[in-house]
Amino acid sequence: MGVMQIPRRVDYALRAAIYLSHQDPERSCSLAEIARHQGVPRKFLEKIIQNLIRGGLVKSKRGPDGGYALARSPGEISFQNVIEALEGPIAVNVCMSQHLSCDHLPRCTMLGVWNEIQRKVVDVFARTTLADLQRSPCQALASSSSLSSAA
Amino acid sequence: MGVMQIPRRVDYALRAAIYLSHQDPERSCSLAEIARHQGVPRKFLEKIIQNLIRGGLVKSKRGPDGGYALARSPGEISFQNVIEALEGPIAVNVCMSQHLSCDHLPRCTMLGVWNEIQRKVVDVFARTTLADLQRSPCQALASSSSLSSAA
DNA sequence: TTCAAACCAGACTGTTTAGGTCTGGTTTAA
DNA sequence: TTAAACCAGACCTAAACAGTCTGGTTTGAA
Ligand code: SF4
Ligand code: SF4
Repeated sequence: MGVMQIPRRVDYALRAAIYLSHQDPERSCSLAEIARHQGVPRKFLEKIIQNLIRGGLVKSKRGPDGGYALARSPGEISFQNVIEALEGPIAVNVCMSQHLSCDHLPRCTMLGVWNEIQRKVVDVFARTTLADLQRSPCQALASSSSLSSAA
Repeated sequence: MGVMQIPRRVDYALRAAIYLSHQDPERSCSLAEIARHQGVPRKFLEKIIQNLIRGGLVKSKRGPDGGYALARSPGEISFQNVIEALEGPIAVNVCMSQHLSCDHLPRCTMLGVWNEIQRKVVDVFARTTLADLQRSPCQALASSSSLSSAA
């Protein structure tokens, strides 16, 4: 259940990034601290954060009292940055990727639809930064009208 | 590669539905015919079409010269109808589903973002019907600017 | 210098999903 | 009666998902 659903690891990565965006950027937050506050399995989160480090979004400090901090300001880190650090480029269908392709593509009539979805999704992820979430601990609950009803 | 990517079976289902939308609704198209024209594995497509039938989107005729046809007019069949016939309700994250939930939800600050994605995605799928694809065999190729760049 | 607290790297595991295929029906027009 | 078609569900292989485990390396402090 849940087509086109974001993997848990991305959700976890975003939770971690959001947590760090609330902390003093000079301070290093330990893995245990982040995992505890955000309710994410500790070792799993550790692996996920490595991706954020390789993506240049998070910097780490080793040794006692070490930990993690954002590598740049929250306003400079978008959802897209976080997602692509883990998953690589977003492609809502195989034909929306440079790498993959589709032999049915030449005569395909629904390319425009996927293109529209792709554009809208990437646009939101690119536009939204960690700084945009600083406020409002629980917003947008009323718009459940957008939830699609069962088949 | 390809986060939030639509499964092949959905793409196949849409191809089949689109093919049927181009045919005389009185005529039954055999599985072999659809599979051949749309380049979809025959037996796999058969299983997929059963979902469309159960979803009330396609009707079948058995026996020799049997086959499939749309159960209603192309303008009355949306992408959402097809997708949900196969996959059930669309939910871009676990918290966007009635069934699933998330214990982190109460203090979550990114609900609004997922809600926006959910709304936009479902809106396109709900708005787009098979009738909207009757024309333009190859549109929207120029808008590759929406393709997200690598991590 | 030694220790331990932290991060780092990658192998490993169990479960589910994806993408099909295969077997054996049932229906029905000729 | 036959065979062309659909129908139902078991089956299969590979990959993805969600984690865990083991064993490092770094580094501040006692
Ligand atoms: S059939 Fe069309 S929409 Fe589907 S993957 Fe191929 S090109 Fe893209
Ligand atoms: S953490 Fe927030 S966004 Fe992620 S699943 Fe839970 S409620 Fe949804």
